[in-house]
Amino acid sequence: MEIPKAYDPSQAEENHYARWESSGFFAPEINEDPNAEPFSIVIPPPNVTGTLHMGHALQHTLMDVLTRWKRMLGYRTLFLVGVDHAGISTQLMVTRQLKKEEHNNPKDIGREAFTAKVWEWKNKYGCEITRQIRREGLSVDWTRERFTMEENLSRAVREVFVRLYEEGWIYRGTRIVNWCPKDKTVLSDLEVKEEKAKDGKLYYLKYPVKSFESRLQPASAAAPPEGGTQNKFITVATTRPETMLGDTAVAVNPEDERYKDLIGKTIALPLTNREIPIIADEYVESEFGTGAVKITPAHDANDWEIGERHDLEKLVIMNDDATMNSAAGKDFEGLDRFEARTKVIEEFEKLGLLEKIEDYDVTLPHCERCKTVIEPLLSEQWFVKMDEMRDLALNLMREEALPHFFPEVPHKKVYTTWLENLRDWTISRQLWWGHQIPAWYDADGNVYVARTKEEAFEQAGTQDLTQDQDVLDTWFSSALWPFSTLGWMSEPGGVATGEFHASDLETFYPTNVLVTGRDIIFLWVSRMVMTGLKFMGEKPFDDVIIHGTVLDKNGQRMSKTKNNGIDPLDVFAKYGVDATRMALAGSATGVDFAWRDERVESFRNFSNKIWNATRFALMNSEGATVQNSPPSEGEVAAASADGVVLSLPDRWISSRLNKTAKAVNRALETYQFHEAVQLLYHFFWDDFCDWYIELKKDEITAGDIESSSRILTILEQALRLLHPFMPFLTEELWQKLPGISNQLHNQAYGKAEQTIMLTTFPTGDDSLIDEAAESEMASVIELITKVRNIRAEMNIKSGDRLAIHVAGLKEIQSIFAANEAQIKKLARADNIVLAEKLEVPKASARAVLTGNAEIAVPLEGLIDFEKERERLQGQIEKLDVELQRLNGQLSNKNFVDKAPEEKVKELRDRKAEIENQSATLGLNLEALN
RNA sequence: GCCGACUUAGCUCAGUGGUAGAGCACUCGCUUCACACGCGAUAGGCCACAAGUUCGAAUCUUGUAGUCGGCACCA
Repeated sequence: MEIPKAYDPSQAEENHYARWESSGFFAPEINEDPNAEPFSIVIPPPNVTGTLHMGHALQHTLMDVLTRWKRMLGYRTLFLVGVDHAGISTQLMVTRQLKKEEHNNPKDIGREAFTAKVWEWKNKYGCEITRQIRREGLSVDWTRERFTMEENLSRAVREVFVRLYEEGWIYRGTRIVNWCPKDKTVLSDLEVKEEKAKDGKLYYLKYPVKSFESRLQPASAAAPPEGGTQNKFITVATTRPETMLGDTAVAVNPEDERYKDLIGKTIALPLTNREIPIIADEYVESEFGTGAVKITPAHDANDWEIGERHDLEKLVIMNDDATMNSAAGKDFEGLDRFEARTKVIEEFEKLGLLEKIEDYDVTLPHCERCKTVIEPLLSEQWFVKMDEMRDLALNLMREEALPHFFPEVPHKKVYTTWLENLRDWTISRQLWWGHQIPAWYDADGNVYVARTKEEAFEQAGTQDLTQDQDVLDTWFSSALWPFSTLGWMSEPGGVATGEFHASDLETFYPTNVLVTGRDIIFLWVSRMVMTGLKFMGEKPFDDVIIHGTVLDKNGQRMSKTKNNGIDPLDVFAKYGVDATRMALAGSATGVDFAWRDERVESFRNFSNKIWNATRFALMNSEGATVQNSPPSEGEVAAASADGVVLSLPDRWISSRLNKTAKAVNRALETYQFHEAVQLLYHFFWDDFCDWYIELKKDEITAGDIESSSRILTILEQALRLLHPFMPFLTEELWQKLPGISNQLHNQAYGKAEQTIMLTTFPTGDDSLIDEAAESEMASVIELITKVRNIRAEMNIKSGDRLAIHVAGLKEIQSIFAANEAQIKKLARADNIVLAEKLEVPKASARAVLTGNAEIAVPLEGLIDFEKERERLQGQIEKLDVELQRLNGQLSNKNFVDKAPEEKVKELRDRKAEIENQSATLGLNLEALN
């Protein structure tokens, strides 16, 4: 078999995915065991407009590792895939395209034609992200692919809306909301980001108090008014002067002595013809600013509340694009809010009513998507009342402490605290792309909320109804994802992305684990929990893995503005998908980490290492086959009865493999992906390649079929262990192994499919863990390493063969005797002399081994005595440092008295060992003089 | 302002009461018949700082400093 010297990931990546998918390996039905336990994960649906980024790549890898692992363990596994309709971004994208290609606006073509355009766009371009998901190798079930806007999921959305409305958990109300003037829609609190304004200012405006108005002459107002009371004016401070056009009061604290006499008086509001009252409200803090606050109830949340308390007029002075409307007055109508600000200031200046302007640190709400400054605006919207919803989630948290967050700190607390302070959720959006709100209005403005138009007609007793023009927040439909995708409210047939299976909901809900990013805990996780509890009566998942953020190499968050993003597809192309997956899974769960190409590169090298180890095994595999494994205890017994005695390396590697398998399973059970990656890397590279293959090399190249078969058997199991992390490489290599037969396959899978992904995942067999073999191998490794050290330090040419003299107890001698050939090969020696005492020439390099053994390598003519002295001296010094520490600890009476006996004994043994080694080295050193 | 996390080898990060670890980089050697995306051998850290608990602290507690994040913000 011709196998290239270097691994080419792109080949393997092309070879297998299509076959896996078309063979139905990803679908739960592949598991025909009627008793198989289900395991399910739903993908956090990426935006239909989105493209893959590192965050996706990370979370997708973790989910796929879990899924493939569970599938190999025999679970009936569903990894459900799909995308969401991403209301605003999709609408904006299609609008842009419409303008560019057809020079048309959505308004001009109308709602129906526009949504048709969006569907067209979705069908054409919306599969970009799904193509990328295939590229990642995700074992998601494409036959069940979902889309939030498809009919079945939309039916679920309507059902939830109607039921919540009927129970009074959804209401329509007029509130101050977050208005994005660019996107022209309302946003929920979570879609708004507070950010520092670049040059925030605090403007001090003087408002003339009505009683003194007659004395004021606008033209002469530049001169300070003389005499009279000091309260001719009341000065208010504001960061948004333009809103003064909508002021309907000025408020002061009732206890504020400065203003007490003004309460109840009125103000002639400059630039308007309006007269507004001065009111007293506890909300005002006398210490801040001037202690007097302008009140704009239609443009500020706090002001709105004051307005409610004092029954103030709520004057909306802006249009939906944040230009001033007619209520702002003729001079301002049509101006943008920031132009209006400038003009207001100019006018105040002219009137002599601008007291001062101060620099001021102000944080402003920005639209998370388009970065526009949010305008708080009085508006009628639909809301979900959160108090009872929230209690569902909080009770679950208290009673069962679910969901379990991984890592638990800090997410459990953050999540709970957020729930406790939750405010109502604005769910209507002024868009056309999304689930249109199932509410209809009659001519009188009465509302009829219904599942269908027909139901609404029936309720209203008339067909003269208009449906609410708004759609629902995309997160409203995402909140239902874990059950809407599994078929809640679904009906067979109809327009759907994937197939509907009547039993899925029962089988796969609740899902087992959710993997997602921190930023989405509130937006999505909490809402899934609430709706899941409300509508399914059960939590949507037990565990939530919150993965870390992938930062750039300088530890900065990746962002479009900084243009420091790393495209996973580039990384795939350069290093391979599997290497990328390893690098991602190899980061600690939940911890942010700076992306370094060097790290992926090391896993690319790892791929190549495994490739070549397999290549070597195959190059010498004439007649050898993978044996059915792991062998049963009966087979082991039979083998020993046959007089087949496994060699030390064979016993050792088997022990290492089974220990590793156990540890990998343990790590995955607690979502310690990086731990598993570490274990696999170490096993393959250090144990399997550096030691096992090297120790077996002679046997294999000599054509020992037994030996080759053993290597192949170990390799086959190790590949399975690695498969969830590196699916392409492992499949590619596994396919090449000789003797892969049906009996290797997982018993759960009735079909004898030729794929590693349906083989049994090794869980580790205790009976094959062999501590004696591990300790014997440790001695062999120590011996070889010490000799190699001597070679390196003494600059022995690699071609020069040495003799090794070993002195030690019978036990250790017999270990070395049994493995003489291998030791000779790896230490490059042509002779090993075993004895109880060393009898060697003075010109020898010396070293000590654990367990009272020592070695000497005669180097007549090659030894540099000075160097050897330094070498020994260095080793003695190292031992002495440790000895000192041990002595210190053991001479501490408190330690000896209070520490556990075991611990004390351990240190005493260690001390004896070190003293011994140090003494031996000391004698060696003296002998050199 | 409130809450939280982090600070360990040059870099990126594991570890979490009992001898400090990995990968990469560095140094030295190697055309050793799977792999130079390699092999072999080294070197490198008072685990941010200070105090406390303990026989024993990188690990627990408290404080300080720096970095980052979340939440809330008074016009």
